[in-house]
Amino acid sequence: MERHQMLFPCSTGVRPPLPTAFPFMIEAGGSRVQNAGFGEDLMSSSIHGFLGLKGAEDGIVPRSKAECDAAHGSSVCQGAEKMGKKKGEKKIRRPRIAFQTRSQVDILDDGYRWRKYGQKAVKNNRFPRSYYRCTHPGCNVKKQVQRLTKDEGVVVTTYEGTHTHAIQKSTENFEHILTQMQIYPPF
DNA sequence: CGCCTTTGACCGGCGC
DNA sequence: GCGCCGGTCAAAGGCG
Repeated sequence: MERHQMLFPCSTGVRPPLPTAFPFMIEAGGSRVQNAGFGEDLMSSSIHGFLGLKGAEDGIVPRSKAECDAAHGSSVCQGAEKMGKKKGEKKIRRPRIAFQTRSQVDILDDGYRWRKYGQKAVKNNRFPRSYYRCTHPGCNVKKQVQRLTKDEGVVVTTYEGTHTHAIQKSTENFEHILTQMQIYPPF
């Protein structure tokens, strides 16, 4: 059940070293630099490069919101918690990280506790996209889970934000995943 | 009893 | 200006 395997759309030969760019992974490691280490633009680039790649076919491309994402970079949801509120404030996005895993289950047990707050059917995709939020108070990390139409065995998980607390469960299981996982480089 | 999932509606942004 | 689409909220129900 807990076995996940990273795959890549077009990385048959391209397998860059695992970048230490995961918010949760950084937390898990406990001795890594925060994502302040890499620019948000970099993050966005890699993410969008990835999403754009697959999105074209699977409908997970974030459209030109990429601009918003790139333009802004941190703390959101607080002002955006209530839509219609904060009118002067623009929508702010935090760095996002997307990756694919091959798993029977949509939800990867990354050690954090998530609460599902929405599910939406997206175009060009048979499977609905699920929206999760970290339940830890003060932690506004979100993640989206999308199963691919092409390969229903493949699940695309997009993390947004950085956890502001320690991981709850044992990370052994997840660290194992990380060793096999690869993040898309900033083309 | 508390927490989480489900589901429909609503809102805002973007493209045409 | 209109319509489409993605993202979020909120109420209700279910489960442990």
